[in-house]
Amino acid sequence: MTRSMRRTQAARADASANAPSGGARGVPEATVARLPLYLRALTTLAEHGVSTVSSDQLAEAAGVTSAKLRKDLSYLGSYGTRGVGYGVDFLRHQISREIGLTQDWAVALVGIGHLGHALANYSGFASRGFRVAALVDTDPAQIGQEVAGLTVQPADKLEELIKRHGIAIGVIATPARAAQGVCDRLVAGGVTSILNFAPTVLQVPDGVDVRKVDMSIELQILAYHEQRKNGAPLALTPEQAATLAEAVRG
Amino acid sequence: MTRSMRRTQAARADASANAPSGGARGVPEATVARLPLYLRALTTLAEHGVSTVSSDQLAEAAGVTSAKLRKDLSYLGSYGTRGVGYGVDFLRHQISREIGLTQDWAVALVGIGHLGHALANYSGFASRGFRVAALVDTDPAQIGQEVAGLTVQPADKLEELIKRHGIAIGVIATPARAAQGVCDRLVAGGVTSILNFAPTVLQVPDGVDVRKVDMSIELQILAYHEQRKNGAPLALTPEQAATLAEAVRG
DNA sequence: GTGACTTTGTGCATGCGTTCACAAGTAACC
DNA sequence: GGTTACTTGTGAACGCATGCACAAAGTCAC
Repeated sequence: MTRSMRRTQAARADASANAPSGGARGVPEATVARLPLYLRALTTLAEHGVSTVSSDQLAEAAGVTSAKLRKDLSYLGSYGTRGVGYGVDFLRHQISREIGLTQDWAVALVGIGHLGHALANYSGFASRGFRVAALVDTDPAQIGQEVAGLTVQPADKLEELIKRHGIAIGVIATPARAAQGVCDRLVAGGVTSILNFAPTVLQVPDGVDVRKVDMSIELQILAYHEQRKNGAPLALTPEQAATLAEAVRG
Repeated sequence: MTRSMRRTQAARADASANAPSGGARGVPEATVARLPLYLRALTTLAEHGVSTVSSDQLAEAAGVTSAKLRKDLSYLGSYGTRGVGYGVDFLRHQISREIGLTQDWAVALVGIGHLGHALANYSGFASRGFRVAALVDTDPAQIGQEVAGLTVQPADKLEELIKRHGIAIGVIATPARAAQGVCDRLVAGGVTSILNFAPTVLQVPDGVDVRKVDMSIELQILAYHEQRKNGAPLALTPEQAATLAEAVRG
């Protein structure tokens, strides 16, 4: 059978799109965000000696519906066998390649506080092809310290470290007030992908991707739903009533 | 086989299904996820002495478009003044109330490893109404230790701690293999919102919200885009070509 | 080879989220 | 009062993501 034409419409016609970091790509962004989930589920299955898996089984392991899983995988190609399922090792390799995990990614970690320490020692990075190649901090007390087998470097060495190690991804784990400065330095050094743990919005030029991880925001989202599950959703406390009255009055 | 009651992690909050008193107050999930962002921007503005802000200014500070911001805020009510903008303090209070930050949330933190330490010492929780009320671990070496002013408790005290402190939110910072067990215990104790840092999919009954924070997944998403920015997007390695040929032939 | 059975891949419909564009409302000034 | 300038709030259009349902394509037994 011939490889059916994928809609090539969005292949290269994205020039006019002003999406700074949006992926005007064949694979939808929502799908990209789930591929790592599938990959993890497949790895677990492989470790248990499973060699073939159906979309139902894999979907359950990854916590999605089977229809969604099949549609997601269909964007990568026809890697399954009808009537049988997907080959675990084969599919794992295809997804790894699609994400870009067949190569090694050198990462710079800036901000060696509590969180920085935790990240530097996190084994989940190395096992997926991410190698922390540089630890950087501005605090003189931290510089020179040995953390997770690396020596903490001063911030003014950032550009040099980025070039020396071929670092394309930077991780910011500094306090919020330092984040933008660090970000600027990373970008100046040539980093085009940033993972930001600091609770602040980063300004970056076009072509640089930023993803953020903010535990405080996640907790607040949970609190919103929690509030509506438990308490009296529409009851007003005296304080709220006063506020409302004030607002109406102007 | 029938569909089991299993439900995998997916924040769901359909208010319209059984709204008790005809609320029609459904705030879209995407909007809820941005409210904390607005809140943070407003707090920063307030600290700088700003008392009034336009949707354009606030949107820039929060990193969204002004149209999106206005639509988001319109779900909460008409809290702005046409021709003028929004009152910073007033809007701040309204959003806080909507999210549920006017009350204090007691949180249980399970897993006191590197990450657990970092979370226990994170000041961003306390400043937003989240109070870490219990630290729990299974490691005998950790139990009894003093961390961030609290004593680490054994896991079998979890239910008691939840009830004593009125804990509704649990944070899981254990290794992946321990996460589901901890999750089950939290749910059994009455927790209905869980923030999961462990790289695994949690199974929870209906009515329990799970949100996950997975740094490895975020890095992989960055890697995907990075791969397409830099390298040759369409070049095939010999290995890939062989795979493709096999697929076409097969 | 044939038929029964299994599972993928996908066209279509639906719903959610974002963007656009402008009417409605407010302030300031003459 | 009337006019001008400004900003919110929102209806409508659009695009992306999800769920459904089934034809296509494979395996297996005989």
